[in-house]
Amino acid sequence: MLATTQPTEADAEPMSIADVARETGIQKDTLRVWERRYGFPTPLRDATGDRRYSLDQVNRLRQIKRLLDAGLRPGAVVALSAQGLDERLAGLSAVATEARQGAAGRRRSVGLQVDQAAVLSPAEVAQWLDWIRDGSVEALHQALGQQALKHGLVRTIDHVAAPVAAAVGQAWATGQLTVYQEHLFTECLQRFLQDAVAAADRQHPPPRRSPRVLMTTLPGEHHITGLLMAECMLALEGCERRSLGRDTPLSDVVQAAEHWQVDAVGLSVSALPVASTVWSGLRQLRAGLPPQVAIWVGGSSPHLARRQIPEGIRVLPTVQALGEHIRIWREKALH
Amino acid sequence: MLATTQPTEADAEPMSIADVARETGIQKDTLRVWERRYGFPTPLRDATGDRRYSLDQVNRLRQIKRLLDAGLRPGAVVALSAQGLDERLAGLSAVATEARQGAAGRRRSVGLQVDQAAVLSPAEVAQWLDWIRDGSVEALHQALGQQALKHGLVRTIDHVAAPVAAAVGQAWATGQLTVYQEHLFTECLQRFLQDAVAAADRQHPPPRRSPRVLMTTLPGEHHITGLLMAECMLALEGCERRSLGRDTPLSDVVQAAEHWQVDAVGLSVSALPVASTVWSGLRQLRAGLPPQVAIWVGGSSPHLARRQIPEGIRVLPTVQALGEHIRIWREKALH
DNA sequence: GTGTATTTTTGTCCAAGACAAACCATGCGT
DNA sequence: ACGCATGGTTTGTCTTGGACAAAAATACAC
Repeated sequence: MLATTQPTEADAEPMSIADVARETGIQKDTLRVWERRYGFPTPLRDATGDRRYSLDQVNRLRQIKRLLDAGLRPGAVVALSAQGLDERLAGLSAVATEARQGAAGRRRSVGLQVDQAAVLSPAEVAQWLDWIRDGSVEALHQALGQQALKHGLVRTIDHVAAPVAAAVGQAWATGQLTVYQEHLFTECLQRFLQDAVAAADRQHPPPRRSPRVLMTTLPGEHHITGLLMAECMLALEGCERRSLGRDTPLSDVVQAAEHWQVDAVGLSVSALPVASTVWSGLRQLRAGLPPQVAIWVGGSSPHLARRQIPEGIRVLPTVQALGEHIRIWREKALH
Repeated sequence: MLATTQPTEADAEPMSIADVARETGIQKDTLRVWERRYGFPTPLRDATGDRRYSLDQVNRLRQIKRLLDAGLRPGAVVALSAQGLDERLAGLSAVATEARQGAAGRRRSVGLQVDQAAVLSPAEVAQWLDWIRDGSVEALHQALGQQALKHGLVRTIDHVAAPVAAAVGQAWATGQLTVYQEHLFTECLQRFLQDAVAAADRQHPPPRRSPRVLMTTLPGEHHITGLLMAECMLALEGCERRSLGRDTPLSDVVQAAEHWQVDAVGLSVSALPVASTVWSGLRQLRAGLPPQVAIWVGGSSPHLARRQIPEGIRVLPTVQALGEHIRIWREKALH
């Protein structure tokens, strides 16, 4: 037997509820209440009576999370069998493909992913996924660079990087990609975006133009790729900006906004956080900031597309939209 | 009244237990049990009976967390009054200063921070903190570059970047720095490190030398600065490496390690995760990986310095130590 | 069709108890 | 004086079953 195929103990060892919560993004309380209400998951118990989740169940929970993020309801998917889940996930891909071909605009949108995926052909997506599967970091980096040269950075981000990222998430949830392949892609994309920001900054040397924007995420956020995409746009527009990185406490965002006298706070929200976290965070931030400071929100979170948006918060689903909004803001600022 | 001093609602609005858990890194269950056992915190209750924590209490919890990370025990600090906490935190600084002046090696070390802080003078530290307070990103970046030119990258990381980062954490806990100033420094340092890696890579073009290292963190980890520091060392040594970024599930680390046939897995552990998370994660990883794959751990976590280290795990407190260990590894690999 | 009221769904919080792992101190043998 | 086993204490995490508010879906009136 080759060393590469040697089985590992970690695969067999069942996880604690805390591990599962961390890996799936589903809270401990929710895992327990699902078990009570829907009869799933069905963890084993260890010697002390604590829940032990098999790797199989964790993978099913990941699929469930993916379906919930796409807008389905727990009562309809949590109790589903393994093949039932597969069918729903396949249906999800079909919906996305359909939307890509022009049939968008249905009552309940699947979220921002649809907008972002509106250009790349399935064959092109498959090509990107192949590179990721092979771990061809060089090919990925080169392809991104070529796209940017050919169609410009903004189009590359909105019509290539974002939909590929969404497809990668999709492929990961359906088991077509491993997490380490997804991580590899994320690393590669982030490096590309950082280079792009640096290049844009060289073309717009200080002093920079308004608006002055504070870039960050809500507390608890893990992903930062969306923020980097937005930063590219700001860099291209020559905006003055300060980045606090990911996961900043709200009270400190407010403090920083006042200290630096910014015109707007830019936030990126990924698909992981639950709805209540997102909306309570945004509401708290709006209450804390002076009214003249705008709040601009983007990111792949399905919650941003679903509900009515509170007063004083601007959702910008694409980098393109951010660019246009900056131009509108500058028009207004002149008067 | 000036706009900058206008009071904000967010400061007054009390937080839910989930918010506090997120902001302090203390789990919900732990917050409740502290209240039961030590009589602190003492949150108010809203109309529905849910806990509501004031900003004041959250700040005190942050200080408590800092003291716990430094090795003190909950029974001794959780019930402490506001001034009691301040005294202990001041004592913490004193211990660090003392250690810096040569009186290290006491029975219960305060952790790796002491080693890292063993060079910079208090005046120098103050200089760095001033730059951070003023938000002088340019000054910080320039100073880091000059240090690297003068003393080399390795010395700069171990004797400047790491102790300054520790001092920043300290200053944040005692209220001398706001979180947004800390974030600003982190962003700045990370950009410096990324540039350094890129520069080192240009000097060691592929094909790269052994050992081949897989770089990542434990699941749940938020901070990545330590990983970047280690990556600088590997880049300087011309090692072949793959980075999975932060927060990778263990089963995927194992898969990736086998897929890429790495010689070692490099991990960085920050001060935030609790002891049980760290050790169970490391043990699980050791069980999952083939025995010939080494595990190298670094980072600012106090847990790494405290206990006996399990078999098959190598703790490397400094970047310097990592470099030496790589040389030893190469010696061995020849035979 | 369109807007409003009612019902169902769903996530989060609570209380009090239990327990294993980590930590501390004491005592013993060298 | 030092190393090491032993017993008591501290501490974080998990347990159960119940409760409730916010959101979503449905029914209903216009």
